[in-house]
Amino acid sequence: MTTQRFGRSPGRPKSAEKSVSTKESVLHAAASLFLQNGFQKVSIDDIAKEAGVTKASVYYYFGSKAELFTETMIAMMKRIREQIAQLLQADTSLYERLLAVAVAHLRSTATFDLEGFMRESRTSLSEEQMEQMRLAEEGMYECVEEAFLQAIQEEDIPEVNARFAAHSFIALVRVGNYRQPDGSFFFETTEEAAAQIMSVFWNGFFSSPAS
Amino acid sequence: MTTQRFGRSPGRPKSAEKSVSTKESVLHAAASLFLQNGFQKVSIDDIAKEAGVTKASVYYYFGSKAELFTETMIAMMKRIREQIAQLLQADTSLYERLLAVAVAHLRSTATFDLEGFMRESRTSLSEEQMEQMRLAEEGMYECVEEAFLQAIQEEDIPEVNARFAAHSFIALVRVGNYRQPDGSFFFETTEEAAAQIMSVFWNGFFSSPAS
Amino acid sequence: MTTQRFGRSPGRPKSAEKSVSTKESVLHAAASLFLQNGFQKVSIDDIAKEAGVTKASVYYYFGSKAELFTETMIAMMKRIREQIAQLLQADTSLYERLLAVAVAHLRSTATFDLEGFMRESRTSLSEEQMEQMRLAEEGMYECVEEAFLQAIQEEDIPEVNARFAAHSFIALVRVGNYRQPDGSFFFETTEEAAAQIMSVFWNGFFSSPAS
Amino acid sequence: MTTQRFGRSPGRPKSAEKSVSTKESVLHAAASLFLQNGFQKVSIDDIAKEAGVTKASVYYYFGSKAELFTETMIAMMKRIREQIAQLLQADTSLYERLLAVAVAHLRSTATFDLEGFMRESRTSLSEEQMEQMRLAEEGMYECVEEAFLQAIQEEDIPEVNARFAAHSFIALVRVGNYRQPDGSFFFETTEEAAAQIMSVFWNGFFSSPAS
DNA sequence: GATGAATGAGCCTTCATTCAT
DNA sequence: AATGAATGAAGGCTCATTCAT
Repeated sequence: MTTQRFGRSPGRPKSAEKSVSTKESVLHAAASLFLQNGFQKVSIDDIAKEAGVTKASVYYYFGSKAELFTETMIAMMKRIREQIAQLLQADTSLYERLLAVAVAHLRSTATFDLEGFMRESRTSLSEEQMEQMRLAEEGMYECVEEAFLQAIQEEDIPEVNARFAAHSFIALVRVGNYRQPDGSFFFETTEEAAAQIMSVFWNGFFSSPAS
Repeated sequence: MTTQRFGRSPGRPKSAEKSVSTKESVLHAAASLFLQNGFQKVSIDDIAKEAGVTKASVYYYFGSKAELFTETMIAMMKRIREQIAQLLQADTSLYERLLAVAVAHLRSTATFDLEGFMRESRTSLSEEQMEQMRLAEEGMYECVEEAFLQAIQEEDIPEVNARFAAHSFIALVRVGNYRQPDGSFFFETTEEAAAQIMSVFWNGFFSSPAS
Repeated sequence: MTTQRFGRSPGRPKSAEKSVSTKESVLHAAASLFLQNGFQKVSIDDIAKEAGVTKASVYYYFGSKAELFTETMIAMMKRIREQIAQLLQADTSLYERLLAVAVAHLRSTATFDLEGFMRESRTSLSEEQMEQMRLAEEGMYECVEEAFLQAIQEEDIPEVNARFAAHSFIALVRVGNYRQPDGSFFFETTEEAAAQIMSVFWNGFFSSPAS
Repeated sequence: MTTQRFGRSPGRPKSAEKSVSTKESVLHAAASLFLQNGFQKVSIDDIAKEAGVTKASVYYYFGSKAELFTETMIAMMKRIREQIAQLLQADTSLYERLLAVAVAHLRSTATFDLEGFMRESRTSLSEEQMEQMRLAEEGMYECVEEAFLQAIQEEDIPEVNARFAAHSFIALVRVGNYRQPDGSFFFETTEEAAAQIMSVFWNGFFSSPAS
C-alpha cells in the first residue's frame, strides 16, 4: 500500500561517463556466472552485481532470465564455432588441423558439453529457446563434420559417418579436460593430451581394424 | 575400503510390514526427479509429493536437501558401478565384455555423465559431500580401469594408460546416447551403435598406428 | 548464489500459545484491507502484517493472492446474503421486511457494489474465480428476487420483473450510502434514508402509473 | 469558476502538422485503458504503447500517473456532463428529456459509476486530486439536479429532494447496464430498458403514494 | 518536443528448514 | 515414525519516475 513516497531516488542517475555498453557488461557477467554455476543457481541479482548495474537494468535489455541465458549461451557457442571453423580452414593436413582444435579447446575454459546446461534449464526455457540452443550446439558439431565430409570427398580419409566422427572427436577432447578427484589432469601438458587424444581418435576411425 | 556402514541394523530387516519403507520411497522419488530435472529445480515438496509423504518426513530421514541429493546420486552411481563390474567379470574376451557394457549403458536412462550434476550442485553441497560424489564417480571409472589393468597384466592387450582408456571408453559410449536435434540417435539400433563405438574405441587404443 | 547459510532462522517458532486460528486472522485482515483499498493496491505483505503473521504463512493457507481475494469476497457476499435472507424471512409485510434490509445495509460498511472490485481484479483472476464471484454476487440478488417472486405468487404485489426489481432496490439503497463531497449523506438519519428509499422504490414498482 | 487554462496558447493552434497532438493521443489511450482496467492495473508503459509514443513522452505532458489519471477521468466526466446537459435543454417535457438521457447512457460504454475508480485510486491520488474528481463527479449529478430544481420551480413536478432524485435516477439507469452472469441484460432493447426505468423512476418520485 | 537508458522500491511467489505434537 | 504449521530469505519481474541528450 505504501502511500507516501519519500527520499527521492529512481530514475537515471547523473552518470559520470559511459565506458562499455551496459548490455555488453551484462552479457559478459552472465556468461561468466552461468558457465560456472549453471542456470538455476545464478540469480539476476548476481549478474547485475557482477556487471555493476541494477537488476532493473538487466531487465531493460533482456526480457527474462531465460532469454538472457539463451542469448548468452548461443553467443558463446557461436564464438566457439567460429574459432573452430577458423582453425579448420588452415592449409595443413586434416590431422594437424584437428590437433590444433584439440589444443585450443583444451586450453579454453569454455565448454563443449552443453548437455548439463540443457538438462538443467530445460523446464525453464521456452520450446523456441530450447530449439535455438540445440541449433547453436549442432552448429559447433557441424563445423567439424564439414571438415570430415570435405576430407572424404577429397579422398584424404576413408568414408566414415562424419557426424558420428565429429561427436566422437569432441567427446574425446572433453576427456582431456577431465579433472581427477585430486584436481590433476590425465596428462602433464596440453600438448601431450592433444597428441594422445588425436592418436586415439585417428586410429579409431581411420586405421584398418586391428587384426 | 571396507564398505563399513553405520547405524541401522545390518542384515535382513526384521519385518516387512511397510512393503516399502518410507525412506526407500523417498530415495526412489528423489532419484527419479533429480535425474530428470537436476538439483536446483527439484524441491523437497516435489519429492515428498512424488513419494506420497510429507515434507517433514523427508527431513526425518535426510538432514538436508544436499544430503538427500548426495545419497541419491551415490546410490545410483554404486548401482551403475556394480552393474558394470558384473558385466566385466564374465568369462569372455575383454572386447566382448566391453561390448556388453556398452549395450547395457546405451539402454539405460541413467547417466554416466555427472559433470552437469556436479557443476549445478557444486555451490550447494558441502566440501565433504562433493568429495563423496567425486569418489563415487571415480568408482564407476575405476571399475572399468581395473579391467584394463588386468588385461594388460595378462598381456591380452598392449600397455596403455588405463585410466585414460576407461574415460575414453565411457565418453564414446555417451556419444551413442546423443540425440540429434530431430530427436533421433546416430545409429538405428542399440547393437549397431555399440558395435561401431567398440570398433572405434578398440582401434583407437589397441591397433598399431595407421601408417 | 549465496553460498553459505548463516544465523539460524526459518522454521516454526517456539510459539507461546495459539489464539485464533491463523487462517481466520488472515481472512479477516484480507477482508478489511481489500474492502478498503481494492485488489491491486493491497499487497500480501500488507495483509500478513495486519494479520500479524508472515507472508509465507499466508501462502501456506492460500495458494495465491487471487485465491485469497476470491475466497474473501465470496465469504463476505455469503454473509451479506445470509443476513438479507434472514431479514426477509420475518413474519411481516414485504414492505416492512424490505425496510429492515435497507436499514441493515445502510448501517453496514460492507458493499453491495462489486462492480468496481470485479473490474479491477478482472485480469488477475482465473476464469473460474471470476465465475465464482459472479455467482456469489448473483446469490445476493437472488435472495431478494425470491422475496418478490413469492409475494407475487401470494398476490401481495402485482406481477413485475422480479430480478429487475431486486437490482433496482439494491441500487436505490446504495444511493443512501452515497457521501457527498462534503462528507455528509443525503439524509440525517439512517431511518429517514431507509424510509425515503423504500417509498420511492415501492411507488416506483407498485403504484399505478401517475396519470 | 471561470474555466481558466494556463500556459499553452489559447485559440486555434497555429498549424495542424501533427494531425493529432501527442498529448491528445496519450489522453485518448489513457482514457480507454483506465476505463477498461482501472488505475492500478494500467501501467504508463501500457498507455505509451497504446498511444504509440514513449513512456518518457507521457511524462513530458503529465507529471505523474496520478495526474494523468485525474485529468483523464475529469475530462471524461465533463464530456458526460455536457452530453447530459445538452439533452436536458431540449424543448420537451422533463419526462421525455430524462428518457433521452437514459437512452444515451445505456448506449454508451462510459460509466457513471465512479465509486470503484475512486476507491481503487484513493490512496494513490493527492487530496487535491481526489477533491477534483469528486467535484467533477458531482458536476454530472448537479446537471441532472438542476433540471429537477427548474421543473419544481416551474411547478411541472411536485417538490422533492432534487439531489436525491438525481442520484436515484442515475442509479436506476445503471441497473439497466447490469450484465447478468450469462452476459445478457435485463431488457431486450435499449428502448425498453429506458422506458421501464423511467417508469419506475417517475412513479417512484412523482406518483401519489400507492394507497 | 521527444526519447533511450537507468534505477529504487516493491510485489508475488517459492523454498529449505524448523518445531511441537 | 510422521506431520502440520510456520518462517526467513531469496528470486524473478514490474513499474513509476528521472536524467541527459
